[in-house]
Amino acid sequence: MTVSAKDAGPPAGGPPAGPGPPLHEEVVGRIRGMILAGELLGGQRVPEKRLCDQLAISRTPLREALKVLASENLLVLLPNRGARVAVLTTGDVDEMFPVMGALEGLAGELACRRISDIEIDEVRALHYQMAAHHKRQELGEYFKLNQRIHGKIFEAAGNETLGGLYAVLAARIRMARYQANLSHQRWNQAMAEHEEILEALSGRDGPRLARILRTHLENTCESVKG
Amino acid sequence: MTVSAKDAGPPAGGPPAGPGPPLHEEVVGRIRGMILAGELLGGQRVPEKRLCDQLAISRTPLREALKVLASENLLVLLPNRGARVAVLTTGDVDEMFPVMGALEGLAGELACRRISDIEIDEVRALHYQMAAHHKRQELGEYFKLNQRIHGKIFEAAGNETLGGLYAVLAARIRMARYQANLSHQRWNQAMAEHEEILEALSGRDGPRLARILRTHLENTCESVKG
DNA sequence: TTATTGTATTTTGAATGCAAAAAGTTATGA
DNA sequence: TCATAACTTTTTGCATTCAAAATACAATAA
Repeated sequence: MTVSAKDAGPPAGGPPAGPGPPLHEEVVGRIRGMILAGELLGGQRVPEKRLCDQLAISRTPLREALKVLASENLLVLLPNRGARVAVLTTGDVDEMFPVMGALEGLAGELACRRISDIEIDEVRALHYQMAAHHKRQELGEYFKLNQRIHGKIFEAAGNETLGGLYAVLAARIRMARYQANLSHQRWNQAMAEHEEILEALSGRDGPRLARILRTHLENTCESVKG
Repeated sequence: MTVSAKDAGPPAGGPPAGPGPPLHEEVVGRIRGMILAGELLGGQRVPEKRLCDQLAISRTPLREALKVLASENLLVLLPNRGARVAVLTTGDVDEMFPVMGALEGLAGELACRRISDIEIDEVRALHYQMAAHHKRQELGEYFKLNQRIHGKIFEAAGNETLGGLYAVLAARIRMARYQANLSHQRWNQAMAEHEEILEALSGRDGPRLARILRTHLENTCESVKG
């Protein structure tokens, strides 16, 4: 460690910033972010020292974070030989999508029951933003909006247990992005499916939404594996 | 525990038993077991020192384990004021069951597709054992067999991702047992439902099994909340 | 050269130490 | 009596230390 946040010179610039959230929690978020951003790639070793230096923390909170990330299947801990970023096999992907389908199906049904008009409008707004990015072929922005829309559906479902499992699985699925890439054709198809998602949600048609979400996922799965 | 395995006197009886699995992992299992066995009850504080003494380990691996258990929602970590065993509200239970329903529904469908005749026989054997315990009103044994049957279905589904999420959620649901108890009437009904589960599985009728599992769960949910 | 053995370095697993925060206790004053 | 304040003890968060395991490297022999 060179300099930690708290002993960063005399109280001049920013506020002292008392350690609000526990350090290990923040670290879990940081590392998860690095993995999802592709800064840490599948199979890569993650030496503790390097991360400690990088994050300017000691090994204790880092190791706590690694254990949590391993329990989320984003890392694999090999006894006495450190942590590696998890690698997704085709088999893993094949497994994950049906499960995500079940979660999204339920989320869709619940969301259709509980979603407010305002929330529908919010989804609609996100949808059109996403469509714009699709038109301009801005893949990164498209992905972000896509995530936010699916997140909104789970939010509208109003089930934290469901949301928690979704978050964990979604993160794991997102890792696959760096091991596969999206074809133009599939992208157009996905966008079309999203039109239907919006329609079903607007009409509060739970069964239809559940069905579309499942189909959407199956197609995504195929394209990821392709 | 009074004495840990490794400092159990001079090397006389068993082998030294080098620390095969990482300590924190073992500790996660031990504490999870304590919670599910009702040795640690919802809301109860879990001082680190007490557990360290009890498990004969230092705080480092214990704290790593606590972080993992918190990520499974079995514990709640309050910054600077330690860990508490999670308390399930009625709302939590209401949330968990639909999610479990989605997972079991999928597991049922997949299991019907992939289960072998041998595995069906194994489930059948467990079923009749369970029925015997039900007849003798042996609740504890009944519960164990019940768990094993549901576990078998997920095993037969052959989807580790699904199995992992199930394990986490099932543990959380099992906690509710200590905050509610089973009526005779509900118990008889549950046993009847299990007859149907076995039938559907034997006939490899996926949709029917999924439906029964969901109903079974809804009823369990009501009884837990009642 | 290639394989192998022995040694030094790095990295991990777990325990300990230390400072800050919380909880508990006693003392004081209304 | 009750409330508050000062102080003590306990508990937690994080850094550091130490030993064991793994890795990297060098020397030697085939």
